[in-house]
Amino acid sequence: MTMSVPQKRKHMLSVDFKQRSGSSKRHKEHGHSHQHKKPRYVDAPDEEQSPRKSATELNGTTPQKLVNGYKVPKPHGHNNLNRINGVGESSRSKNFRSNSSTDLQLQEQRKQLPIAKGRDALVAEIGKHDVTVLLGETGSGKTTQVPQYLLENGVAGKGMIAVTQPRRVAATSLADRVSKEQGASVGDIVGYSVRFDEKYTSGTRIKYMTDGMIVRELMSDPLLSKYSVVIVDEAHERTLRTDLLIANLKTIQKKRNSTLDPKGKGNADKMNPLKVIIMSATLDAEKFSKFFHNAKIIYVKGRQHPVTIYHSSESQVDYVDAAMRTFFQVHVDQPPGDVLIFLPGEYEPHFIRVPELKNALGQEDIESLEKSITFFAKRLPADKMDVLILPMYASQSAHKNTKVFESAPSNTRKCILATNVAETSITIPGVKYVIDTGKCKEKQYLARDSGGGFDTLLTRDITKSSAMQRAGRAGREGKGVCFRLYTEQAFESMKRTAEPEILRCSLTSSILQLKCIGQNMEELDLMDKPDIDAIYSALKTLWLLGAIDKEQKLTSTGRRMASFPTEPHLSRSILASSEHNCTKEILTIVSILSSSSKLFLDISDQREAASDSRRKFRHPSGDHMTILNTFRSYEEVSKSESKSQRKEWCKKHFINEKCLIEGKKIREQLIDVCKKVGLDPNSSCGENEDPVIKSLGYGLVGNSAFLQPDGSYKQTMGHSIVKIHPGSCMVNEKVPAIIYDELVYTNQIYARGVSAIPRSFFLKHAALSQRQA
DNA sequence: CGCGAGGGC
Repeated sequence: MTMSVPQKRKHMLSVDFKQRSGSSKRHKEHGHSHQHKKPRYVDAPDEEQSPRKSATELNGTTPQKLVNGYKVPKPHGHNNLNRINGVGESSRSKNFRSNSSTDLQLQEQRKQLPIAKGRDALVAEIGKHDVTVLLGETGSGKTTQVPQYLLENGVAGKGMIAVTQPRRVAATSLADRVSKEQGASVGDIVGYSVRFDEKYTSGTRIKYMTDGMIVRELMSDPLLSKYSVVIVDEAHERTLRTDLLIANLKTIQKKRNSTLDPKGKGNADKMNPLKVIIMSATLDAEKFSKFFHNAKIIYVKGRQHPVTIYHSSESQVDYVDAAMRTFFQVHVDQPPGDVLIFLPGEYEPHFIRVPELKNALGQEDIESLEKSITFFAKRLPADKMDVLILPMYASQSAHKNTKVFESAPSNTRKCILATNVAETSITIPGVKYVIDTGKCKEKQYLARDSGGGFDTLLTRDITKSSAMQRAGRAGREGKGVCFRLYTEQAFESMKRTAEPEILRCSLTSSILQLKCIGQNMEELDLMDKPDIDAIYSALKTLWLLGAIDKEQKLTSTGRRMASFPTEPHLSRSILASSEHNCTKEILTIVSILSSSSKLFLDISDQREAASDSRRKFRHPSGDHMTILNTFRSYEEVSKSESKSQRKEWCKKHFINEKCLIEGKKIREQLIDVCKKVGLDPNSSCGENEDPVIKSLGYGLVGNSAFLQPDGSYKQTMGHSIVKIHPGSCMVNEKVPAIIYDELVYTNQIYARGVSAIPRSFFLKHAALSQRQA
């Protein structure tokens, strides 16, 4: 404790932040160059101009300079758009906190939302047009209010209003909030529908749902006839499912909204027209509008506290080190308020940052930053606040993540080290300062014409829209500050928005789904069309799985596969399991593989202890049977032990209970689907692993590799040398042939989820494929 | 002797 701040100086040079350049550039930040049709205001013109707040002078000796204030996001440059104004204070978009408000207070809050002032004009505009693009800033209230306005004003007719969301939590919590505003319980007037969970009745008029859910509904109701309005929220995120939905909405409208069908006869569906509302953040409205034949764009002002933005004056090569130094600049000089640091990932090969910790440190981002900050925080003068460091990433155990939401003791400053989860999925209360490294990890699927392909996971620069979103996280509860560890120039050269997911992921699953409603992806009117090679690669995979025939027609196998909510190769394994009497076992393995979290968590400094402990569940045939063993042991423990003992057991064995709990839910769902398609979910092979491996083989036939004379593995389809992933229990094994769940390209091409399979399996399978074709 | 964004059915 005798070592004081100078300690900081010794090792840390301050990061120099630079003043933003003039307001013209800030207009650019908004990313707009609209030449939109009719400049017209729906309500009174907005008086508010660029908020030029003089930010608080930073104390102390840090060389930071002060800059123009900055509101995120800003409506500048939108004069040519229709605009609905609003006033008021404090609103949160999707994470609602207390529900102690009385009905009256709720109604009052509704009226105070920025969007409320323009209600009549908004309803009128939406009533007039088949498609409306609603540009809404954070905090405008559009997602909660627009559906209610349409319902209350009779715009929805007799049908339901669907509001789609990319994330489950958003759908359920929105339904919760809007139900309260309607003075009803969830599932009555307002309901929701997400995987594993739905609450709605025949009387439900507003349904919040995930985009994946409505895409699946397309398979049973291709015209979405239950709905009179579909509101696509967060459309700018351009998830695969949102893009598929938007393409279908366009064709559905052609059928439902025209008075004459293509044959010139009266169209029966015209009695049931469909209204579409696209809700998006500000950057991509024009594109949505063009896609829907220049649909009306309406702008809704939001409400967000001002966030002052600093850019570093030089680019930071070692952004983790820069993040640490910036944190201490904030901690020493700035008033209380929690700090949120955005990093690309938990781990990243990097520099050794603290010489004293050279041996203790791995080469990781979140983990090493945690240690570095702890190291220096201990050496601060006693009058400084304590520092509580909290890592936050989705794959981390749920328990650890909850600590992030708890408020820290009064003399403690929370410092949250987060990945992209904190950008959209979760909102952390108390954050006043954001430190943005400008980096994120992004998965990109590289399709191969041999069928299949592999994922790459690379650290990249974020987009402008992402940078704005991150900065906005500092202004949720009051004025905030965002420190960007990149120059203003670097910001300007960032891409505006991310590539749509449809251009970056495997299309196998979507193409199969589309086949079920008689559509071919290459003919679909999509906002962005995927590369034709990516489509061929997926078709080849589907053919290999027996889901389509040589003429690319859906087979009965394909139709049955599509009824499972799993990746096609796993669906195929389930079907195969019924012929090998091991559906029970395969369902368990597939459930765990389909879970969003990992079964085995890796903590770098305990990695060896973890793998030792797991050895108990290890099966010589590989990772798939190991999963089965682990699940079985957990079930055994669950029979006799309490919830907390179960938890303890998982912790002791370095098992992620989150994965098991979700896996069990998925398993239940898969059992239901099995019953529907006539598979016996209880057929079991007992302890014999052969049938299990064979069944997996039918699904993973494209994901296989043979051992080469030199000891490496080479793909059976494709030409790449693949290495067994270090996390696999097969990592040091040399077997004649392997199957694997997926390939990930990082430094090399790694096969994850590996099991040994007899070479002879492939000969038999090839013969089978020939016969099918 | 490496690996390691975030979502969804």
